[in-house]
Amino acid sequence: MSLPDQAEGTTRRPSRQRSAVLALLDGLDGFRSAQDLHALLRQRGDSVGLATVYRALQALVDDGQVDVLRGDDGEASYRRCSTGHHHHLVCRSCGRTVEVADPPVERWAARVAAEHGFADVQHQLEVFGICSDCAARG
Amino acid sequence: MSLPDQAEGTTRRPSRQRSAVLALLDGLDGFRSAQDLHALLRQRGDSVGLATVYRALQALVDDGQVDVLRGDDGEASYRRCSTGHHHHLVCRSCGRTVEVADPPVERWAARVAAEHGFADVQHQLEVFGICSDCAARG
DNA sequence: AGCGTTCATGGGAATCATTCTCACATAGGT
DNA sequence: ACCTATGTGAGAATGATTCCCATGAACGCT
Repeated sequence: MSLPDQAEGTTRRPSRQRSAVLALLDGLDGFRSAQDLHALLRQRGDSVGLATVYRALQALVDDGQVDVLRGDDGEASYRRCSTGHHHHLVCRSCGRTVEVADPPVERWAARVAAEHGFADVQHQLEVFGICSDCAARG
Repeated sequence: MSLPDQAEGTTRRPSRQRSAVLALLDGLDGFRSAQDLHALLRQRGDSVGLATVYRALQALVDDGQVDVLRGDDGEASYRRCSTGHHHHLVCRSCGRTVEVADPPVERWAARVAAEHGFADVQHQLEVFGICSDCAARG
C-alpha cells in the first residue's frame, strides 16, 4: 500500500544518459520495461548502466514526463506521455498505447469516494486489449 | 505485458492449508500481501509453508474467489471478494476496501476500445484514498 | 484395511526486478 | 584550474515470487 508522491520541479543536472533515455522513449510508441529500455540503449550504442536507467526513469516519472504501469507480473513499464491526466488503452501483445481521457470516470471516482468517507482520492484506470495489427497478425 | 487467463473449474484436492488461507481471508477486510498472510497464519498457529500460501492464493485467484491487486511497489495484495465483476475503493493507509460497481465505465471501456480497433478488451479500475477512520486517526 | 497412484506440501535454492553502496567521473560555479 | 555537489556504473544486496524435489496426505480400487 504505497501512494504516488506529489511531483516536484526537481532541479537536476543534465547528463548524456538522462537525455538518451528520454530520446529513446520519444521514439517508442508503447510501454516498455526498464530492462527492455536498457537493452535497447545498449544495442543502439548508447552505453548506460542499468541503475542509471532506473534512476532516470524514476526522475522522469516524478517530473510527470513519463507514465509508469505495473503489468500483471509486477514488472514496471514506462512510456513517454502527455503531461495532463489521462488513461491508457494498451495492446497486450505489442504494448502499443493510445492515451484516452474520460471525464465522467473522474467525477464518478470522486463521488463514490466521498460517499464512503474517503479523502485524498486518486484512481487508476487502464484498458487492455489486442490492437488491430496484432489481431491481423494472428 | 501479461494478461489474466480464463478461469477454469480446476479440480483441486482439499487440504488443511488451502482452507486455512481462505478462512484467514474471510476474517480480514482489506487487501493483504502474501507475505503478510503467511505471517498471520503462523501467529495464529496454523503453520503453512510460504510456497503453499502462494499456491493457494494463485488457485483462489484462478477460481475467482479472491481478487489480486498490484501496489505501486509491485507487491501483490489479495482479498476475499464477491465473484461478480466489480472494482475497489481502497484505503491507502489501512487497506480497508469497499467493493463498488460502475456499469458506465464498462460500456465506456468497450466503446473506446472499439473506436481504436482493439479487441478482447479488459480493464482495471481502482480508487485509492484515505478512509475516515485513518483520516481521524491522523 | 491395505496399496499404489497422484497430487499437495514445505523448505531451501533459484530467479529476477529493483535498489543500494561506494569509488570514480563530471558539471558548474569561483 | 579548483572545489564541491551531484550523477554514474559495476556489482552486491534486497525482497517477492517461483522452482525443485523429497516427503506426506488424499483418492480409488480391491
